[in-house]
Amino acid sequence: MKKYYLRREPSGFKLNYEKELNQEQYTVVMHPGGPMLVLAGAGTGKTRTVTYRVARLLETGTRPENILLLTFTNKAAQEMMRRVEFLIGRNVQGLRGGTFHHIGNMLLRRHYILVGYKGGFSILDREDSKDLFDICLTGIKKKDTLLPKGSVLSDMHSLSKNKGISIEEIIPFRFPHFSQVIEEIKQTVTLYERKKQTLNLMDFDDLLTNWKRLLAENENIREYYSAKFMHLLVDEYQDTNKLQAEIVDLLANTNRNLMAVGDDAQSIYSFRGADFENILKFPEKYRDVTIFSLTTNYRSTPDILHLANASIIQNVQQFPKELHSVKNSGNMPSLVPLRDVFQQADFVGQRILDFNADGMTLNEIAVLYRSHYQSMELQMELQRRGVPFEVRSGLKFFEQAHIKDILSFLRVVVNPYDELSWKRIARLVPGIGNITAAKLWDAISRSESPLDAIFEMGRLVPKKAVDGFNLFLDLLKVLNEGGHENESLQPAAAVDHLLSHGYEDYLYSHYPNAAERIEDIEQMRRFATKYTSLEIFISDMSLQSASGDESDEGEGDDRECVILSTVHQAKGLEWNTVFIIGLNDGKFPSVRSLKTDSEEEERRLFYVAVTRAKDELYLCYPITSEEWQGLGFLRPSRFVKELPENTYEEIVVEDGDEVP
DNA sequence: CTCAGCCTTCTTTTT
DNA sequence: GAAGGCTGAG
Repeated sequence: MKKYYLRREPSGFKLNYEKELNQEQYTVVMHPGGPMLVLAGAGTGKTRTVTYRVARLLETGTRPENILLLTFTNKAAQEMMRRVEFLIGRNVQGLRGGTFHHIGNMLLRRHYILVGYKGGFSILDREDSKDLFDICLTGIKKKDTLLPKGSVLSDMHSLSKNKGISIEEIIPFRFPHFSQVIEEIKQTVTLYERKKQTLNLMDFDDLLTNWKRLLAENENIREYYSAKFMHLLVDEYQDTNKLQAEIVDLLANTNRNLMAVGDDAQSIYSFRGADFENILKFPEKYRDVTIFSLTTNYRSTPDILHLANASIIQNVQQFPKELHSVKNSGNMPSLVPLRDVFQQADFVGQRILDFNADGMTLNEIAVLYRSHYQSMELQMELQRRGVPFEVRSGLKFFEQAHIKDILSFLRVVVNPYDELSWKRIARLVPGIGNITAAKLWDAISRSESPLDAIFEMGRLVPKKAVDGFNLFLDLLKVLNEGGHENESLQPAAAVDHLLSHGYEDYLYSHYPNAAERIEDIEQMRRFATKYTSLEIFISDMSLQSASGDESDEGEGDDRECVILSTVHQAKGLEWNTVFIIGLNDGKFPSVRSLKTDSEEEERRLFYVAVTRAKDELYLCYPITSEEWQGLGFLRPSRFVKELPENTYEEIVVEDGDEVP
C-alpha cells in the first residue's frame, strides 16, 4: 500500500517552540548549526530537545535522509523517531537512526568488498568471539604457558580496539598478569583476525573498525556519506569510545553540523572502552563549538535531587554542575538497613504492595541493583506474593542457548563458512560431540560448497549418531533449498520448520523448562515475520539489545508490572518510585571495580540510579550475609555513608506479626 | 578414544 | 542457573 502525504508549508507544523520548550532547550533547538555540545543533566528534557531539534530541521527544509541520529540503544533510537513523527504529525520516510553498531552493519552490508569481506557475513556476539579465541588458542598454546582463556582474550582485544591502544600497550596497563606472554597473545590475536576474515565473520568491534576503515581509506565513500548526512546528532556522547568518536569526526567532515549530547556525570561504560574524555575534549577538537547546558530537572523532587547532587559532587573529574528541580518538595529519600537479603526482599515486596494498594500502578515502580544476581531473592519473594514483574537483566534474549541454536542453523545457510555455527548445530545431534564436530568442520572448511558437501559426510559420524545425523541433514536440506531456489523460505518459515522438525523434541528431552523455551522461539518466529531476508533478520537479531520483549504489537502484553533492572539498563528511564537494593561496599561499588580504580565511575552509576526516581526513593542495604566467603557483616556502601545526614531519613524495619 | 552426565564453582556492567 | 571440569560408561 502506498501512502500519499500532502506537502505542508513550513508553517504547517504548528509547533510552538517557545511555548513548549524552556529557554535553555529553545536555544539548542533553534541554533543554526555547526558543532554543538549539549551538556544535558539527568531529567532535563534531553530527548525532548533532540526530537524538537530534528523536527525543527525538517521544518526548515532538511530532508529526512540527510539526518543521522546515533544513539546508545536501538530502543532509544526508535523512541526518538517515534516522537519526531508524533511532533510533525506524519511518517518520516528515510530518517536514519540507530546504534553505532547498527548503522555500521547497515553500511558494511553495502560496501563489504572495500574492507575485504564477502557478502552475508555473520556477526559474532560476545560468546562467539570467546569461542573463536579458544579455537585459535589450541593452535598456539604450549604445555606450560599461562595463556589467558578465550573470554579474557576477547575482552582484551575488544578493549584494545575500542580504545585504539595496541595489545602490547594495554597488557601491562590493564592485564599485568600476562606481561610474560605478550608474544603468544599477539600471535593468537593475529590468528583470530585472520580467521574472522576467511570465515566471513565480524565481531561487534569489527562493525566499528571496518566502518571507520571504510570511511578513512576510501575518499569517495567518505565524501559521499559525510555529504549525505548533513546533520549528525549523537546521543549519550559521554559513553562513546575513541573509535566511535573517530567515526563521528569522519562523518562530520564535510558539513560539520554535529550535535553531541551527553552528561559526563552519567558516563558508566568505561569497562567497554567508553572514554568520557571525548566529551571533555570536544571543545578542543571543535574550536568553533557552541556549548549549551540543560540544568532544569523536570523529573525528580528537590529532595531526591539534593541527594544526587550531594553524591556526585564528591567526584573530582567532572564539569561541575548543579541541577535544580522545578517540582514541589516531596518525601525525603529513605535509607533502609535490613537484616539480610531476605528481609530486604520482604521489605521491598511489601512496600510495593502497599504502594499498589494506595493506587500507584506497578508500572511506576522499579527496583535497581548493581549486578543481576542481586535480584534473585527478590524475584522469589515477588513470585510468592503474586506481584507481576519483568526482569531486565541477566542473559539477553538472543544469548540464550535455544535462540542461538536456531540462529546457528540459519547462519550456516547464509554463510556456509561459519565455523562456530557449524560446530554448534552438529553437537546438537545425539552422539556427536566436540571431536566429531571438529572432524565435520575440517571437511566442510575444505570443501568448495559446504552445503552440498555435508550430505556426503555420513561416514565421519559414529554409528550411533547416524540416525540423528540423517534427520539433521533433512533439516538443512529444507532450509537450504528453500533459500536458494526462489528465496521462498522466509525467515519465519525457517524458524517454524526447525521447531516442528526436531528441535522441539530436542528441547523436551533436554530441558525441564522446554515449554518456556519454545515460547521464546515462537516469539522469535513472530518477530521474523517482519523480515523477508534471512541475512538481515540474523544480523538484526544479533544486534538486538532489548530483551526480546515488547517488540511492539506484542498482543496486549503490557500488563502492569514492576521492573527489576540493573542500573546500566535503567539509563534514560524514569519511575515514580525507585528502590535501590544491595547498597553494600563490595557490591555497589563492586570489589572488582574498586580494584581497577574506578570508584568515580561507580559513583556515577549510583548517581544514574538515584536520578531515575521521580517522587520516592529507597536506598536499601542488608547488614549481614550468609554468603560463602565474607560471612558475617556487610558494610553499607561508601556512597551511602558519605551522604550528608540531611539528605535522607532512616527507616527501621522490624519483623511484624505477619503469619507465614 | 568419545561422549554424556554429574559435580562444583561463581557470579559486573553490554553493543 | 550456567558453565566448566572431572569421571565413568561405551
